[in-house]
Amino acid sequence: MPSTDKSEETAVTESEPAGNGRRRDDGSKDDRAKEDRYDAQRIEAKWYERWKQTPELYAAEPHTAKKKFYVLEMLPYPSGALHMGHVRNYSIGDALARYMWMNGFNVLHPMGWDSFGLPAENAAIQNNTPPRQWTLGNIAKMKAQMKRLGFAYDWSREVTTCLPDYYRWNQWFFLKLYEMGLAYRKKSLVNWCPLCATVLANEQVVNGRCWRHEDTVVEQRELEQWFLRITKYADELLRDLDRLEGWPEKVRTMQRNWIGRSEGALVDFKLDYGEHHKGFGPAGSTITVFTTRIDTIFGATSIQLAPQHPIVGDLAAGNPDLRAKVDQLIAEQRKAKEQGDIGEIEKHGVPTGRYAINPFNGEKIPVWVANYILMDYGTGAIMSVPAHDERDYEFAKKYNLEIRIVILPIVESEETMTEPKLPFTTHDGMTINSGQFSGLATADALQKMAQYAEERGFGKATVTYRLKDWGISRQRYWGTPIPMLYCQKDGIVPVPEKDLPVILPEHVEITLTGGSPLGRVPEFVNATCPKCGGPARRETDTMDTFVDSSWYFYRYTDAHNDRAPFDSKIAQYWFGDRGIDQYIGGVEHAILHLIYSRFWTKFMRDMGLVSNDEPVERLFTQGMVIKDGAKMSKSLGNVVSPDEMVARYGADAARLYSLFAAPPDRDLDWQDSGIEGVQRFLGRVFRFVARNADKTQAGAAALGGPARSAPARQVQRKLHQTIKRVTDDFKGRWHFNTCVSAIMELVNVLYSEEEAIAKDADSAPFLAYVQRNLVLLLAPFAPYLAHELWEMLGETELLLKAPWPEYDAELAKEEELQIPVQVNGKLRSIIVVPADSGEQFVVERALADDKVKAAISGKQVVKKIYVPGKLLNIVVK
RNA sequence: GCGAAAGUGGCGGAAUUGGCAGACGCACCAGACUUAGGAUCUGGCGGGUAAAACCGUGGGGGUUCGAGUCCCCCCUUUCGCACCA
Repeated sequence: MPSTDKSEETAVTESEPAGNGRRRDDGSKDDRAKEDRYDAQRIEAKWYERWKQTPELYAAEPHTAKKKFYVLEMLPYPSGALHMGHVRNYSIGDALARYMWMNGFNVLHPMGWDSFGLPAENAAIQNNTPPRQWTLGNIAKMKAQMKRLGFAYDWSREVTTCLPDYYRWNQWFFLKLYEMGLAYRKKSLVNWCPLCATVLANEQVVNGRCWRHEDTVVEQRELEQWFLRITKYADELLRDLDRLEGWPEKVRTMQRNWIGRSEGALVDFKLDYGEHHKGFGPAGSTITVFTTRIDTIFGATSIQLAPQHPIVGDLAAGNPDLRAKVDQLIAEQRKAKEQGDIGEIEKHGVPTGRYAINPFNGEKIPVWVANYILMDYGTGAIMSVPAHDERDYEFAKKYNLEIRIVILPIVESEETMTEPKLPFTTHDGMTINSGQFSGLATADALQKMAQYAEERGFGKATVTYRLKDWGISRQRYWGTPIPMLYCQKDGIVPVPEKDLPVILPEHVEITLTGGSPLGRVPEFVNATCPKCGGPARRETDTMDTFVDSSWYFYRYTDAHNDRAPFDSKIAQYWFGDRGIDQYIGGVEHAILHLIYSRFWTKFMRDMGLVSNDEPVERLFTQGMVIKDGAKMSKSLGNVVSPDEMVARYGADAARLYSLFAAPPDRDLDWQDSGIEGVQRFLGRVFRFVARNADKTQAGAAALGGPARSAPARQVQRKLHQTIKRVTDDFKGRWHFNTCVSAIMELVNVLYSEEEAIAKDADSAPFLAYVQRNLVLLLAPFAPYLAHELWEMLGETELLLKAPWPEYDAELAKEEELQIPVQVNGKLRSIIVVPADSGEQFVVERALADDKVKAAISGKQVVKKIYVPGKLLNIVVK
């Protein structure tokens, strides 16, 4: 995923696990202490080696009778090193994958590299390293980090987007898009980031700034570019958001806003050139306005045009004074956009001196040009209705334009009718002064007036979107070459499918000036037209890297297919009807990646490649990892390196802490002392099992309890309560921080009852049972330690496939209850009663309690409220 | 300006449905074990008090036997949207 993280990536330090020979820093001479010491480095080195030997452990099975589960974390951009955000993201996904494995699912849990992109080119310029080399080197480093962290990925399906076996399918898709009329080339004003030295998609511009360079204002340039017709799916993209119940509401809202659907009408106003213009100019020219309030058209008292509107150009052609004023308006608008506060622009406008005719009443109204009208929304022209629109009202007040009321609040009778406070913008009013349309309710008027305009041929109901087509041309080197040719004779010619891939040449000089680097590679540029055999010029722009990530998760299902991007049947198995079961990543992709991916899936469905309408059924957006209240960044010096954490505390501790420190959907404030606590906890678990493993026999474990003594029963209760808490969280709200707390509590109880249980005659099978379950509970969160302990317990079954413990409500039930007793809502005492006590008994015991007696003495008991098993409240007066 | 989420000890955070506020962890304090401890184990730890009472979940009202949780008003923070006609 292209990182939206603006902080610079830290340099890598390779973190191969330290082996057994690692020097102990405690210098202990005590052999016994050595045995009991939780040595994360030793344990993790051992399992790291074993897992390296058995990569098939995490391989998804092909089509089986098992239920499938596709869990996916957003793939990283190979910047050089993982950061804590990655660790958190992948720890969540890995815990879920392991949990699902243990629940008997056929789990697909893949990983790959979103490896095209600008940083590789910047690195090339700075260090004179070819992008390919830099990128592949980074991938190797980060892959090693992931393995060291113990994430259970099916590496046999690894996808690397910068390699030809992947990007050839980008090109193949592009040809399909072109065939289907979904890819087209057009000249238009586009966003240009001077630092990236390339065009950006609208989605990559934030408040007029580049998404990667937030200090850099994006320029507008007129360029010919390739676009993907995402707008064809605007309505479906919007509609299907309602179905995505497994997505955070926040993300759905952001996408709704981005698509920006708006129902309204187009209305043609004929320009009136006046008597003396007869026979001159573009007589009969019309201005088409877009309005969502056609019901207010009788209140229109001017037309406002965007300063870039073509008619403004015509009108200003012979009018230097107007031209100058319009240029001023353009400058003001641009400045506001660059400052990101177009919303607060000081409204200015100039009259053109011309008039337009309102087709509803034949009225002549003045045509103005105004700086608050945007050329890229609607038609770039509006009818101004000051009485019923805030902006128009403000503008009319400023320039003394007529304000005419045509909407009134709906009232019971004419006597109660009052003048509305202006601007009166309700959608729930009634028309007046609107000719034959007077007296209609707003909704009715909207519909009837649009219909009228359509019948008379000067307008129609329409829908407008803010969403624009996706500009994918990039004037950069490190991306997928767009497989198109330009022939003098045949024009635009697609590269034939059989000639794919168009290979990205390797030894290319990269600069940030002078246009697309590929344009300077004659061997690349010069080609032959497949139609006429004559000379042709190759397209030298590359594709936006968001193309790569729009469909990569389908490739995982069939990663080595060399005849198609993937096999439809295989993809259908993993995607089902509703897509990836669980997708996990940062909220920064709420619009970019996640809207492009949805578009791509719909396009692939329409070409018959997939049958699902949506790529992702459930989406989880995790919070950021921050430190000292601020986002980690090099400049603040608060970056925590995963390598350092792994070296100091171990991968299990780093992972467990990233789950424990906060609920996963909230920001996590990293504290080094916090990870120490988690490491201590892992040590407590280790030592408990180290002391008790040999007292138990493997095999006895499977028999389970039964717990006979009181201490054993208490541990058993706690165990089952813990199973419930952890299982419920996986199924529901994903508060893994409380799962970890629950397991910590269980271990605390084990410690306090350990001695007492040791005295039981049948302690061995019971301890085996408890420890086995403890390890199973820990397995999704701290896999290294869990595997080590599993082995210490003599288990031979694969831990990953061992069944998840089952909760037994009977065993979890408390034998005694502590009932808080309140007097008038204030806690006065806590009484202990047998679990099966009835109300009468509880009340009796409460009234016999000294503290309760003291609190009610001399008062009269009015009422007793008993919440069974929970609480007793005695009301006195 | 509009919309959403959040505000709880010194800190990270619990309290899933209106029912013991502060689970779990960190930090801190004390004790044990020790030549030693940055290891480990045990205990304490919201404020207040000798102990109680009492006060405490951003502030102010309300509903209720009972409110962190529900309702009304306000404040702060974060995020999203913002002349989109």
